[in-house]
Amino acid sequence: MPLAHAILASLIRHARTGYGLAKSFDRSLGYFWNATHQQIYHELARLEAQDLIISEIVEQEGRPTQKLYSATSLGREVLAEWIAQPTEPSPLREDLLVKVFAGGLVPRSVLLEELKRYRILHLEKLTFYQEMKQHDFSQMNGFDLDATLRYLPLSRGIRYEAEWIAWCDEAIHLLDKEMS
Amino acid sequence: MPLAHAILASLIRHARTGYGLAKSFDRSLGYFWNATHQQIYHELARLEAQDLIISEIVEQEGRPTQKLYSATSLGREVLAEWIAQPTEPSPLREDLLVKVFAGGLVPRSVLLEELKRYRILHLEKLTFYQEMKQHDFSQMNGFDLDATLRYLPLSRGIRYEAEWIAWCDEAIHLLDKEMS
DNA sequence: TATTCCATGTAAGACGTTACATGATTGA
DNA sequence: TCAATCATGTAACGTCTTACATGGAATA
Repeated sequence: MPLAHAILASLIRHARTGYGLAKSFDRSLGYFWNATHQQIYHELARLEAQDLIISEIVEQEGRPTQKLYSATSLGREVLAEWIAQPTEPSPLREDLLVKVFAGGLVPRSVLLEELKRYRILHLEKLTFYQEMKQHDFSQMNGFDLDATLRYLPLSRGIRYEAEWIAWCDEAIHLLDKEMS
Repeated sequence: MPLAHAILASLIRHARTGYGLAKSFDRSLGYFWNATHQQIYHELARLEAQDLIISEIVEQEGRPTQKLYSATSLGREVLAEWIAQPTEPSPLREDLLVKVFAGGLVPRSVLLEELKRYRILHLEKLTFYQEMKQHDFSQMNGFDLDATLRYLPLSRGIRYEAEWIAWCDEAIHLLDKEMS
């Protein structure tokens, strides 16, 4: 249950509603682990059935009643055990790689357009991540463990997007050369 | 249907059996797009039902009979249309990021071990990809479109693994510092 | 007045993994 | 003789997405 673990990890830091999780888990993790609210409500129900989280009904004035979830000590234990257990890296499965691989079927301009579109998307994400880094970690002193643990996923995101852009540039360069 | 497209893309280059695809789709694409043989047989049956691929029974001496699949012209058309249609990048969902994020629950040594294990796994993949590059593309002249299209996914794999290793190094460095 | 935000869910189906099942040939 | 390779499939289950469904409050 990969999504469930991400939700649990988020609920350990602070209690949240299904709605809140659906918007974004947390600064840092939530930048990558998004899911539809349907899936999140489903996982929350399952986690609660396993006593890994508990919910508290919070009535609000002028707003819908909330169901505020937080991790139980059992939830912490189970997550700690999972962390200690080796897991496999997820494979690199990207539509764009398939498109490039089969790119002989379409005019090169079509391929180049899609590559440029991806480049823009990844540049936007990179810019956003860098702003978040600036905002949340500009005065990180390097000896705050908790800040380090929140920073590292963001750092991975920054590297990941930068690498994407570098590859797009290489691809665009090589395919443009072909056209001339 | 993401896996189905990867299979189709592979079958456009040469006819293959389900067994062959399960071992690896193709040099380049197959380095990333692996799937179980069950899923592949399932997708092949579906693709054939849609007339995107056709199968040919090949009887062999001393070996089981093969079902050799190849793409139809309809299959090529459908794939070409899909390539032209914009698709979204897949999100970065990695167990290790969740583990780091919730790493406060375990001793740092546990986290460091898992980080080092990932580092080794990604280094192994990087080495393998670099060997494949050396083997298949060492004398690429840069004006062969087909070679370029096969090279680019591999290049992405190399960058991806190198980026992973760099991040693992950063994480190990930061967490080791914390311990001292 | 219309849209967005807050807030929660059910149902159906697609996608993917794990377990189960078979059987001949080749190499260690 | 035992394991691996070639070769194909079914069944059950888990994960995830898409569509459907509701309803009040705030904002444009």
